[in-house]
Amino acid sequence: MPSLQPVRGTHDLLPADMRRHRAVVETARLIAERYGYQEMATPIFEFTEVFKRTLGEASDVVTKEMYTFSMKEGEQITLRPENTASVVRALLSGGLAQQLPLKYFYAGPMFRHERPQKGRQRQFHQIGVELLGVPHATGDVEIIAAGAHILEELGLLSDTVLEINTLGDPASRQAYRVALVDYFTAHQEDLSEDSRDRLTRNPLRILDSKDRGDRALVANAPAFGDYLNAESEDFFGQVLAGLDRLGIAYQLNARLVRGLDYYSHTAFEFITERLGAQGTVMGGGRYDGLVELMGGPSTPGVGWAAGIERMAMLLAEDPPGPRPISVIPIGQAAEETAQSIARDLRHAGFTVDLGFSGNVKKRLQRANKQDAVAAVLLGDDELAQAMATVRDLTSGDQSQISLDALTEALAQYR
RNA sequence: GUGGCUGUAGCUCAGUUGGUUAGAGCAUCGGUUUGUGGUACCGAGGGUCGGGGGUUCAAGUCCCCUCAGCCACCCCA
Repeated sequence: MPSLQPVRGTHDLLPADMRRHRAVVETARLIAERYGYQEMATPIFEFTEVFKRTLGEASDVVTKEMYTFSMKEGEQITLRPENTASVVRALLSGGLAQQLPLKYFYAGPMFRHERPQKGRQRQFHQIGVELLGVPHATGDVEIIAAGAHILEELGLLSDTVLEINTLGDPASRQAYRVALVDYFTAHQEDLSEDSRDRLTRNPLRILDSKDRGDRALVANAPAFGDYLNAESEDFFGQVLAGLDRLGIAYQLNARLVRGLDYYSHTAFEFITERLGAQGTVMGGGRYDGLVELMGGPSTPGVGWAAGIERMAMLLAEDPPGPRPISVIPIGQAAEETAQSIARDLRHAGFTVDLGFSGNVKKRLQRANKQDAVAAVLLGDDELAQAMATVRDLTSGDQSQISLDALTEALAQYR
């Protein structure tokens, strides 16, 4: 038994953290539903193949970040490092490709074995949306609009910048990739060690390098624009026009690429400067080849995922917890009455705190700590007349209320 | 995975050039005469000084290892 520390990179969500977490998920769900994205969930583990195939054998996520286990039966299963592959697998498992287009929202834990930092944990949580079966730029625009709307509703839109780029269709991308590899291979000696490695695994990533030497090389590297075919360029133009029409601000970033293999065309990220190196709050793009890659019919897709912890950290205020009404019995006889009154109030829709022990003072102190709105005091004097003393804990005013009229009298505290 | 910084009560921190029973504020608990909270006053409990090893007559203070957090790289949400 190592210790009582939580496993590295994992965190408990105690009530205060949980409220932030929930605020993010609940507003996201609400807004997503307004756009017609319905919540669904997939298992948190899948056959390893599901991720290997889709994320790319050479991707960092697959090569060094997955939690993979061998089962007795000889199966390899992996804790999901992201959710898009699972959603597509669910689409195929369920024969849902017949009902396109499909619009999904999800929220849940993901697992990646990385070195933890602020905003980067080994178990973290994402929300995300996926739009399947829509080849038009309108789909990309809707997805981004929904994302922006969620950030706006959370009060975070002004903290972020939307960066956008196109990775082109597979033909354009392949042609560009070849040109890039040629160029960087010719300058291999000047590349950073990391980038030399990227040259074979994911050459586009070199564009994104922070190494100064690399940046100098990148400045003179072939530009993607020269390799984009007319269709790809036109498609990107439509996406941007759509964003303009909706008044969604963006910045073009030609160096924005994605680490996962399945992306094509639109790639975007909502980035903040408030989280240090982990600045990506929401990221996504188009993945037209993914369904086919998994053995399904050729089906276009667009989506994004966003880090719940990252958004929760950006939230300006602590979401308030529920403010209960404290029911406080005085004396043994009142104890039993208190229980049934608490039951009635709870059934009537009130949040009720009924302490388990202590004298009046104790219980009032507890009520105060719970941030209770009011206290209902039940003692022999009151019960003899079928009354209760209701004390407003903000003002300190109290009055005698007949038990029959209790729910009405408390209505203001609901 | 690489490099760096940090680690003292639940929390935020102070601990002099290594030297007796390790301190403060907040929080917690108890009390200020018992059917009334939030303010005030009084008092109490609580620390394997992240863990392990070493140097020394003596280590929270020095050295090594290890764990964790943080920062940057990397990666990504």
